[in-house]
Amino acid sequence: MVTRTEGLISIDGLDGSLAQRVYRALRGGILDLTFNPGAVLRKGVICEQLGVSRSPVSEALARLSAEGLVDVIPQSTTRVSRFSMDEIREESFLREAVELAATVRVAVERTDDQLAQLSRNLRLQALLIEDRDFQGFFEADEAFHDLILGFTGFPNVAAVTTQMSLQVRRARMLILPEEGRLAETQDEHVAVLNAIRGRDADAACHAMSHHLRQLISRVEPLERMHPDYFRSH
Amino acid sequence: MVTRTEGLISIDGLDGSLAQRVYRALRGGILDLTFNPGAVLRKGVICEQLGVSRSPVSEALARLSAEGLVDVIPQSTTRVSRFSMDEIREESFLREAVELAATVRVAVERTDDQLAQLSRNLRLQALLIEDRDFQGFFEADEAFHDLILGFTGFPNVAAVTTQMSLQVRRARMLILPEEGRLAETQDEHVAVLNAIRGRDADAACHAMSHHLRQLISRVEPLERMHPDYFRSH
DNA sequence: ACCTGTCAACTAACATGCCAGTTGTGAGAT
DNA sequence: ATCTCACAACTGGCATGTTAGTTGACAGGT
Repeated sequence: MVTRTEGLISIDGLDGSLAQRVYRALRGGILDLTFNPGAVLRKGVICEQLGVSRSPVSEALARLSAEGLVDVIPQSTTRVSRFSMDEIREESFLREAVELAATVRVAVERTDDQLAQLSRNLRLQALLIEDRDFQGFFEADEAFHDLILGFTGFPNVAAVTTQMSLQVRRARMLILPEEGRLAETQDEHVAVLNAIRGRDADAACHAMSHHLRQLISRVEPLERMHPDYFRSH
Repeated sequence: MVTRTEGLISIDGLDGSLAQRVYRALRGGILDLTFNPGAVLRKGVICEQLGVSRSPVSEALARLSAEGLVDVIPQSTTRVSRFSMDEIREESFLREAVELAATVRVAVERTDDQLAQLSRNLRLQALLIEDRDFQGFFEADEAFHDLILGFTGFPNVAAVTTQMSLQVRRARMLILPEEGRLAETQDEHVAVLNAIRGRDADAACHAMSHHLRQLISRVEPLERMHPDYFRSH
């Protein structure tokens, strides 16, 4: 069997140190599944492809390894990490904990301006659904959640939450093109928004909880559809 | 003014790659305040002191930088990061979100064995209080919280929670030797345990929430007592 | 006394050379 | 045909040489 080593190319139009740029490029490629779970990452190839030496690539891979996005086998190979359903469930638990706390807080102390931002985002989502723009909807969906997390007044909560549920985010990419689901998702978002509008913390909490659990129930069947993307146990 | 560069020595009796060991050594030194916030870390000195080359040290510092434990100024210096009260409040929010979710879950589905483990830990805490063993109590306290987080059935929740509230943990080291507080802390732990024993999720949630908010209220005054450990703004 | 521009010393970032552990392959024995 | 074992080719981990950017001190002008 021939192991496909390469995804597409990933170049740098970013700023920051070389190591930072390489890190972001690889992280992006892993998160949007340009590099499939299980794919082999070779330092030499990456260096050549990006036109940099092994130092920044090593640093980038070390960070990705610490985050669990790549598995490095010493003196042997480095692979994009495969999914683990246990890990995904764990991340979902963490994500739900934080998102519910944020939702409750925001429902209580929201401003009208914040409400308007959420409302605008939902109207954007409606447009994207009309156009069947899955990728666009994915990003608007993420933005909706990040808005709420940001409205807590804590500037890093959104980033930390993303960071702690990277596997879930990656898995979401796999279930992107599910037609009927878009409208349902939108409905759930609307329910959250309405509860926040009414300053009903309890309802907002329940609506968000229900919404997040829909996601994980969609992810569960993935293990059968893409067994090669999951760790064998 | 002479900048004190060095804390005490930190050596390696650990396992794993050199970079891993250096990382853990430095991380430990930062977390237990062997290296004061604001202290300058010089690669050359660390290399010499640990007897390794710059590669593993660079990788370790890069990871610490990504975690926010060190601030690296490109081409210039690397310092142990100073505290930011905003950051600490943010971490507290995240930590509370996760710990409350864990507490609720554990209160509902606890086993008798888990209850026994918590009870044993609290009796250990009582002993350590008698002996005025602050460091020991600190660790037992941490263990109590980690037990609850572990009882969720998710093996990494405890580690992730620690990772997302590193600044809070570091700040706790500063308020360690507060005599009267030990008994109060113990009482709060007992309240949590009793609620879990009674499978009263609501009471457990409130008890834990109250407990965690005591901590932050103790940390707040720190900014005046140790202004040099905090970022100026 | 104070500002200012130059420069030397230091730093982190990067490139590269070297080494040791792993792995697949194939020859030879059974 | 199958198993064993040794070897060769590769990998990532580490050491070290090189580069470029920052900083602080000092000289000289105001």
